[in-house]
Amino acid sequence: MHFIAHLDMDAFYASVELLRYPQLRGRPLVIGGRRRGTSEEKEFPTLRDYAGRGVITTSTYEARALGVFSGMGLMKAAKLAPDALLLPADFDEYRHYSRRFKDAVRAVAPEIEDRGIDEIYIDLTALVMAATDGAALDPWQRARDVAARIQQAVFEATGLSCSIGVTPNKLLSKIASDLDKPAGLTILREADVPTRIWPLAVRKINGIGPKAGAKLEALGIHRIGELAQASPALLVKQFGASYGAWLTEAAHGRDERAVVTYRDPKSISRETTFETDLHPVRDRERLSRIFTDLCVRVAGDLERKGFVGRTIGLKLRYDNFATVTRDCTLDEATRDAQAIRRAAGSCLKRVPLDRRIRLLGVRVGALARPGLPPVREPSPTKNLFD
DNA sequence: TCTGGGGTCCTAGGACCC
DNA sequence: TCTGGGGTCCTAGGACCC
Repeated sequence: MHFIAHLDMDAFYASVELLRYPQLRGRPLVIGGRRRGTSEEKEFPTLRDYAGRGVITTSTYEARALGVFSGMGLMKAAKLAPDALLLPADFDEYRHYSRRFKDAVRAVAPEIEDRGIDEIYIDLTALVMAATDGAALDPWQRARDVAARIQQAVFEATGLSCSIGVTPNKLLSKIASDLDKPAGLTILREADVPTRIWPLAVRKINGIGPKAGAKLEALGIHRIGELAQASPALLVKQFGASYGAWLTEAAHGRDERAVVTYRDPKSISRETTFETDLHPVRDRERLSRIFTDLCVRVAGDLERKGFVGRTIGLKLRYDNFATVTRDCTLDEATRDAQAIRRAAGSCLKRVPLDRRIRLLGVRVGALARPGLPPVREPSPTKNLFD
């Protein structure tokens, strides 16, 4: 029996900003964009002042009530909620609070898996078992107590609220933490899957995105319960052996993945979207400067994190949003900005440059720690008799 | 005036080797 | 000369997530 928690900070970026500007509490607030809008003189610009190509990274619950959500273009959001306040993202500050809340959790429960800046999985099994040992206490009640203590610790360390789901696995906990936001604490046992999980939309499952969601919809499968009852053979036929079989498992709330407390990065990248699309010939100089700058920044990231990499990749997005990538593998791993620039430059020669460019990115993969052999997973050996 | 930036994982095909 | 299965490595694209 496992007790796995998923902890999700409530409207994280926006909540951090509200610590700084408490006078804005209760007003619709959106985080996103790179720079201030056109009216610099205003202390707090509104969405209607914005001009650019940014997207919403977070919005407060008051803003969500107006129909603006993460990922939405700011220009579109401005039409729905022109009076919502817009603050630019301050990632240094968010990282600071991220460290604080994770440290606070770690002090209570050390088995943490990082899932980005504002969420984590926590394996509570050992804690719950130790606490239950000898006592006639319901282990799920113990799990609830531990989770409540974690919420309290996070609040004391940061002044921020979070929502937690505790269930037998990561898949269910991820869904559970979202069931009672903000400041929710949801406990789900296997037996609760039909009543609590099956009524939900299939998109609530982490791993079913826009494409798979639309395809399921077209098959008449809207709810997780319908997915659970769907013919596994049909799903395999429609989605392939691997993903199709996983869909059935997920719908039944089955998931065996362990909480992984550390993982080496696989790639490090930098990319930038230009304020206006650039012409490959007429803006050659500017493009070249931006290109070199990206390489320098990736090299800096590699240095700081202590990696070198053998595969250098280039990413380009055209004005029509079509995206291409090219990469090449060097004989020797590097973290040298000039070597990266040279390799990425050779990739650039293999890409058509017949339209304006919206985005340029540079990536380094096949990472290794200098002096050590590359971190390479043993590739899965297919064995029919497994 | 649609659509950021940082990632992971999977698939599929071709080159090349035994 | 033709026919085989693996296996690894590399590249490109795409789905998905925070």
